[in-house]
Amino acid sequence: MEFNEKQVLIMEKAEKLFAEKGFTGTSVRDIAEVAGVNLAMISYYFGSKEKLLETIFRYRGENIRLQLETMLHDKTMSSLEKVNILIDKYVERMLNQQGFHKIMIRGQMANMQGSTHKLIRQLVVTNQELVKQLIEEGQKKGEFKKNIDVPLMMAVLIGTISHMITTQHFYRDINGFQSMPDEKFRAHLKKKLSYHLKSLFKAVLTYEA
Amino acid sequence: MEFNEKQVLIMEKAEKLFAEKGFTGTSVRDIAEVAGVNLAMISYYFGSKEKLLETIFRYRGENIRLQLETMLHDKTMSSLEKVNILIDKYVERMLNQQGFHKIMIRGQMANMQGSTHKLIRQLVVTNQELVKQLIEEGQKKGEFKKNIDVPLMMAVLIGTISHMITTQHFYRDINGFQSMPDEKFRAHLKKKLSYHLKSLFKAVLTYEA
Amino acid sequence: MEFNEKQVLIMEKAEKLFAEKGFTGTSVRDIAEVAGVNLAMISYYFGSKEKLLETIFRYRGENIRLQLETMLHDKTMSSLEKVNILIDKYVERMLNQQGFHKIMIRGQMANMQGSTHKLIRQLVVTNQELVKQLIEEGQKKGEFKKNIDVPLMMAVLIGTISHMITTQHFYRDINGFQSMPDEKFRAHLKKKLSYHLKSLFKAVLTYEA
Amino acid sequence: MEFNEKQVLIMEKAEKLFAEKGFTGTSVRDIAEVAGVNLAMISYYFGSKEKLLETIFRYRGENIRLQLETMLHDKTMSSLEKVNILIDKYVERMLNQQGFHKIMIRGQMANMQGSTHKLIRQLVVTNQELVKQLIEEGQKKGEFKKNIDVPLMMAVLIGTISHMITTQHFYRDINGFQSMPDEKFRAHLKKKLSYHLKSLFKAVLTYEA
DNA sequence: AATGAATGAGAATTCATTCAT
DNA sequence: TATGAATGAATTCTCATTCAT
Repeated sequence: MEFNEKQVLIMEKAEKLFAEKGFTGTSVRDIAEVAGVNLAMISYYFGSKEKLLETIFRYRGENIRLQLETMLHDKTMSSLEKVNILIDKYVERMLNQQGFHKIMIRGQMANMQGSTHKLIRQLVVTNQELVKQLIEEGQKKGEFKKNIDVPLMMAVLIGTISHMITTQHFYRDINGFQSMPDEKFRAHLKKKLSYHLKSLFKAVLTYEA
Repeated sequence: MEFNEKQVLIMEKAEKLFAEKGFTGTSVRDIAEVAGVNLAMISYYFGSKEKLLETIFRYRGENIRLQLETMLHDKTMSSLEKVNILIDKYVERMLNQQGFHKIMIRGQMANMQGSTHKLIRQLVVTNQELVKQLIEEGQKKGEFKKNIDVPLMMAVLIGTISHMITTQHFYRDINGFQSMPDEKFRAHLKKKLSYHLKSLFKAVLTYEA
Repeated sequence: MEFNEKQVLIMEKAEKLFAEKGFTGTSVRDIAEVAGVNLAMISYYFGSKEKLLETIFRYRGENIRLQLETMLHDKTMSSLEKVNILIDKYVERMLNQQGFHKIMIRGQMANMQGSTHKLIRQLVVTNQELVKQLIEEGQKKGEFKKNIDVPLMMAVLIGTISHMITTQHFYRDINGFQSMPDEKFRAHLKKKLSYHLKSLFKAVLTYEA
Repeated sequence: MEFNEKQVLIMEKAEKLFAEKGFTGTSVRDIAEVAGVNLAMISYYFGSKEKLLETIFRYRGENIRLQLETMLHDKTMSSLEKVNILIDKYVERMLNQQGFHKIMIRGQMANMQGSTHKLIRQLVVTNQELVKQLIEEGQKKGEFKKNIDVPLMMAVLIGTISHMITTQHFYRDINGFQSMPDEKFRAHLKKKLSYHLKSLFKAVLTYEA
């Protein structure tokens, strides 16, 4: 699937709006206005609003699995090193693609119908499976302790980042970071999340309770 | 504020729908049908769809602060005991009021306007402030280590529970719990979350990194 | 027809609202609120919103004809004196019952249906007939010149007062009378209208063109 | 501002309905039906019912001032001639655009809010100012007597025409003109109003009282 | 390929009135 | 007699989509 400039523009603007106002809360007219394209273009290019969402999912979700899989098969790293890289990758990706992840959160909450839900489900299951393999590898190697709940560790990882993303406005206000440029604030968040999640995972995966 | 039976019924059904399909994704007609009341009743009782949401927030958010405040002032418990109770209370409340918390998550994501956003903000800030006091108390008493990031700990606590709630459908499917009754599954989740979060917090708060 | 206090209150408040916002622009709920009575009272007392309007018309329009008729049969006054009194009576009544007259204007414009329109028509025709008699009397006595168009004279009389009533807000602003109390301003208008209309009628009725 | 055929059609039909049944008394559905266009077309073209009214005002009120201003600066006419032309222009315009003027009357009565009211106010004030200049010019030239109340003369001029317009149905019935074609009846009214208002103004402006 | 015009369906809300008490 | 609760009908407006060009 190849997209022309206008199509990419529409998808990016739509992603932002879907993230901020939700799928139903965003009108096709809104998207057309923000993207500066003709209203009919969107149906013309993507078929429907629903299919636009689906296309965004395919567009964003495409190459995620590959990265994880490659890393998993690397024999030179320790499992803890791999976990650390995993954390960085998640932090990096989720904070860089906040819009997409907000849409995913909304999508996970809804009893969504249609193909989009299947895509989300696929993404969640696949990721979980890969992380499970990674942790079991660490257990086999004796690096990690035995009693580890993988879905819960996923929840800690993704949930913590998600919550920081969704509450970042409050966080900014409370801590007086309103005037900090977006890019700098994002870097600040990444660093903080990366550092704390790593030490947290190290504690949970390796210390005996 | 006192509500009659019908009003409470409408609020509960609306809460469920808002949680599942989002605010804009839920029509007043939907609510009226599910609640089995006349369409005009909802405007009649609550003024508007927006005000219905606000009323739900006030209704649910009323007595949260009180519980935390009372516990905080208890002198007989250690700070770690208090943190454990805090975890249980959050797990308990969020899992029992999943609908309400889903609405809150959606609300936090949106750059919402109006009074509902203020209510959410107030709830977030207040909770954070109380937890901050609790952790500082533990640090003063020497129970907790020094370098603790409170907003991040909140994110771990709330984010983990949130993520478990939003992905519970996947979790159920993956683990073959489809046939388990809702109530039992919820108890299972509570237990698991409570156990792991407590050990996680103990590790993070007390062990030197 | 006897009305109790509450009924009169409702009619007065309704008259004001109908005058300001029109019949369809005024909701029964508005009237109930302004009058401080229960919503259902209005249907209960008057049957319907339509019948409330009709009742107001009967209530206000009752004793208008009588006054004119009595004066007309007075043999001691000259016709010009009678015209002057007629002018004063119209100015007085229309300015004192501005609400009622605004409703009448609205009613005349609309191709209204139902009994209210009949009442308006009756009022207009009756008044015109009486004024016609008065002017013909003056012509017979040689006081007034021959070629006089009665409907047009009615239009001058009523139209001028009406227009002053409907544009009084602008008039006040333009002339810097904003701070003048309502009562005083009304007296000012009455005096001015009375003076000019009298001299105008004298000119038109007596001077040969 | 340029309007296509359909837009003009909608405005003309809406103007008629607003005049007959008032703004609130006219539903968008009514307009759509009478104009033979789709219901959504009206919001599509004009944004809202309110903005449709505003657009009608701008559409009708556009070139009124220009006509008066040009005439005012003519040096070849006497002031009385100018007044006569002024009367003809008002009679002509108000009788040709009865719908628009009925809407204006309704608008003047209401304590309307929003931009429409501003437009009405502007029209009233501008016209009054121009007439004031005309009369003062006549006074300076010695053609008119000194003590003339301009707002009141405006009220006589506009009020008389207005009243004839609003009561024309009664007038027709009373005088047995029911079967006369609309166009002919309007011509009759114009002639009558023109003739009488001119002699009336001449009397008031020039004769010493 | 691209778009201005158009539309049927559905949205939230307000309305005057009725009814059980 | 009086009223709080309730409702069916109608309101304005927005929506995603289609169609003729």
